[in-house]
Amino acid sequence: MGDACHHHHSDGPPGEAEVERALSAAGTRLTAEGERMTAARSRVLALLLGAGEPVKAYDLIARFGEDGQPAKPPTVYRALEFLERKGLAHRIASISAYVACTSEGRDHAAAFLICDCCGATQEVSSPVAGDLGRAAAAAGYVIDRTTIEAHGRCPACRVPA
Amino acid sequence: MGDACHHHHSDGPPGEAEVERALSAAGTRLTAEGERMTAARSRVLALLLGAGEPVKAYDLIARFGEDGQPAKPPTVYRALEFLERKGLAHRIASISAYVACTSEGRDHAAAFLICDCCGATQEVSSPVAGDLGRAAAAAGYVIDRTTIEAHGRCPACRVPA
DNA sequence: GCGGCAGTGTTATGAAATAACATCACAGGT
DNA sequence: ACCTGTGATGTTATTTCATAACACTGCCGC
Repeated sequence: MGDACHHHHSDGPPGEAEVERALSAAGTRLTAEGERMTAARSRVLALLLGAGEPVKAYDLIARFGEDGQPAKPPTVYRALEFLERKGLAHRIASISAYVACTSEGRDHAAAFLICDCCGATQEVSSPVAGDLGRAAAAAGYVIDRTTIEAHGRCPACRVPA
Repeated sequence: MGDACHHHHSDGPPGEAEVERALSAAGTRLTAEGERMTAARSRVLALLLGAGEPVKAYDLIARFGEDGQPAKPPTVYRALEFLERKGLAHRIASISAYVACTSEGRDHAAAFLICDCCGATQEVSSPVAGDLGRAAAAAGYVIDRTTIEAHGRCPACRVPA
């Protein structure tokens, strides 16, 4: 993704410095929580942060080795599972892809606006407390987690190329 | 699914008569729209209606033949794509499964409450016009379609077995 | 120092979805 | 009736996504 259309986008992927900063912040937080930021986890998170948009699991697998060597699938899937559990990444179910979490708050339940044209994806604060929460309450359901994804076109892709 | 827990549920799957009724209503509507309710489409919809809960694609494939013969994957996937396009079925992305649509209104954009314990799934009217819509508007996105799924426990499964 | 547990490496397989192309059925025009 | 185009299906194969299972490793606390 990222080359799926010819529209102009102002926000490129984050620079390497930003990635490093986010990475070390994550490491600090995890350590404080008694978790270990291992090499595989760090690498996968770095790839997600560097992409700045959803990445397919097998793309992560392919890019895993700094030397070009791919990882074995479980290596990456295990890292993804951990990162997701810790709120550092999210799975976008509707496209089977993964993104780094961009919400500072730990409100765990995220929602996404996904541009089907250029792949740009924006994480927005989850509306769980709103309509969906009310619907769940009315039905007597207790909600553990949500998948909320809206597909469409971002501002840049609304205008013809 | 359906046997994943031991909680009691009042609402079993719909009886055969109900399935037949829904099936013929769907056929009537499709014909009126100039679409064809073919054997494969009808069979897949019948399976979905009969299940009353999300069904995996390969379960549909396995159960496809009345005589026990499985279908070839494209047969079922094509039927599913058609049914979804016509608003007669939905894909639940978070669990890669499919359900018959239970909303009479053709409001296309649905949301789901899914019990992780027993698999019961309830379709509720989509909150697209609400919080998510506002978030999208604020970000300048135009929304085409949404995936809104809440996982948790249904009323029956909240009480210990 | 050793027992347990969390993390990894590795092999293999399972599950979900689609590509590509041949064939068939049917409505519409002439 | 006949052709013809389009939509649907049959069929084979492949791609993509994800996990099972089990051996090994390294660390932390006792």
